[in-house]
Amino acid sequence: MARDVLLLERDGALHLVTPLAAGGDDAAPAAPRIVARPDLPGVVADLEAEPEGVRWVWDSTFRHHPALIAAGVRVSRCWDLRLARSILRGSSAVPPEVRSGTWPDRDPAWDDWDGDLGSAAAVSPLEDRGDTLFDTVGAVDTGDGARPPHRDVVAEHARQLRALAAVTDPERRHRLRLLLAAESSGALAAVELRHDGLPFARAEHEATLDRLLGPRPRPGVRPATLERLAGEIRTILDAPRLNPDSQPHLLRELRRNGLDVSSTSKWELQGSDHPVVAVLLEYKGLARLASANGWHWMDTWVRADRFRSDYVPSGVVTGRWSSRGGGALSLPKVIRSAVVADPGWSLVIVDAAQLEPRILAAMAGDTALLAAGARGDLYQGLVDAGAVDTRAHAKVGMLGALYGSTSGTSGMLVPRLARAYPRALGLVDGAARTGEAGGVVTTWLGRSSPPTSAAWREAQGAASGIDAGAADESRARSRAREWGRFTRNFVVQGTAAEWALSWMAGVRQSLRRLPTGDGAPHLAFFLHDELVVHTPDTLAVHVVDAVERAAVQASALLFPHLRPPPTADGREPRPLVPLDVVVARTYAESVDAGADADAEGAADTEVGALVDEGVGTAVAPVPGSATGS
DNA sequence: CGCCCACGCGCC
DNA sequence: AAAAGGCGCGTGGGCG
Repeated sequence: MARDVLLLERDGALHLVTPLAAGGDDAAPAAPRIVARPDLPGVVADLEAEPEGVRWVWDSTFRHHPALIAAGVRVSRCWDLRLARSILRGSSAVPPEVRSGTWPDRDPAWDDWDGDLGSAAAVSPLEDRGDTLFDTVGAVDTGDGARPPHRDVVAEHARQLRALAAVTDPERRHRLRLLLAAESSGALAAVELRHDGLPFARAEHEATLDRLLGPRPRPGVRPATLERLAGEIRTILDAPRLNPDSQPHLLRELRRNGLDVSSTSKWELQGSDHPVVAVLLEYKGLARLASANGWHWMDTWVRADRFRSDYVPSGVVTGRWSSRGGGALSLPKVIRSAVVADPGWSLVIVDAAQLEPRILAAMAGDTALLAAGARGDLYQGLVDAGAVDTRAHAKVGMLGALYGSTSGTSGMLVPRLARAYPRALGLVDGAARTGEAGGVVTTWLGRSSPPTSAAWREAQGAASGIDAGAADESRARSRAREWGRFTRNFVVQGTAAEWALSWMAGVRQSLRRLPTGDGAPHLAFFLHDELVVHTPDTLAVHVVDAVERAAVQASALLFPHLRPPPTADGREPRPLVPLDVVVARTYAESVDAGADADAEGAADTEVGALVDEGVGTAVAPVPGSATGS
């Protein structure tokens, strides 16, 4: 068991503190070891090399780990007090009186300051100069001159140990510890992802832009293709001065031309067969590419053939990550052909197939739904079980169940699923009812949903008042259902995020143990339920093995009571979460080549058809590695 | 001029 | 097939 070592800054000096008795009521520290700043990486490396290892307890991974990485040291594990505090303070697993007693008020230093997240945009120029970030340890320059506030690391560590100890149910306490470990490991990975970046070939991207948009225009000028399409739109609509980028103007002209639309959104336009629709959709697709991922984007976010962004653990209330800078988590499929491994290196692209319904099945202990997923394609499993008639219906119906759909095809299918899988649907319905009533729901490992806002409660109060009108009631009901859909999804999305974090933590640890003779494999991208590892070709097979083992391990950590369902013919049981694994040169090769191409096919026709030629440089997948549909 | 919002659309 | 959950971000257009 690794021992805790607290890293903190006092009077401008770095102190390493080893608590005497972890969990004691006063974790009175032994005499601190004072470390000169330049010596820190060496000291950390020495402690990391201890047989049992250490767990670094610090106020924020984003404040300390970048400098260590720059100095060539990556810690194995940590306890990120800022992230852990946020979870513990809100978790219904911790008795409410303990939470309010331990953290009675928001503390701006801990609860509001996220300035030490830093900026990917600030990382690259430093690297280009050959500098390190080391001098900024403990005083990260956020670019706007803001300095990190003082945080009492020793006191906060003790508070969190006490809060954990107050969780009387050993199972819930265990899960909460898992969550804090996964969250902290995620923070280490997030900093490493920013530092290492995603391999990105400028030349390849430039070729894509040139092909789809024309040559790079001067700033402020429309690319040639867009200018041509804008001209066609103006001609068709007989609106010579129309700016198709102006939504109000465009809407006026569409209506003047007889299109019965109330917005300019894609799905509404598709309902019309007016000749302008095809041209307009092509324009919108390409305009989006130009503004979101065009030349300016590349100049800003791609340096030295690496795309770098900030990843923000728990940036989403459910526990998912968000990103800042470059739109990292919405990297469009159109440009993934520019994500290219270095020479002699490969990308291992891994997708956790149909993660959310599988997680729901596991949480609910719904053996029928588990069995439906156990043969590979869960959606096909629903068809084979007779629950629904087609795979497409299985998919939209299941998404409807997770999101709270009540109307349309999706909404119609939900009752069928409820009959076939009462336990799974019962779990999300229960979460929805709790939310509608203003209650708090909690993920499998213990992350709780936020309380309702004052405005929400006010709306409910107004509807139950003696003088409540019909409008009050309908507004309150609408807000209540809205919050119910949020809490319904929260438990599944949040638990899926916990599984994914645990998975990534396992992958990260495995990668650290691989030989580095040809270079060290590293995480390159993490997208909710998808991982990309950049690895020397020689290690690709081992990386594939690592991601698959880590997936099995994550399932065993979260759901130790679930044994994979045995197969009738006695072969190896399928894992709870099968992976789609591809070893490739470019990220484009992962674009759902077949069965699971999402149902939104119609939306992709315009730009999608144009980029097909960018796909097709596939390296053969490792035999036996693809386990999904 | 900067700030904030709605819109629309990319990703899961 | 389609008005359902979570995000980031660029744009235009309104405001002070």
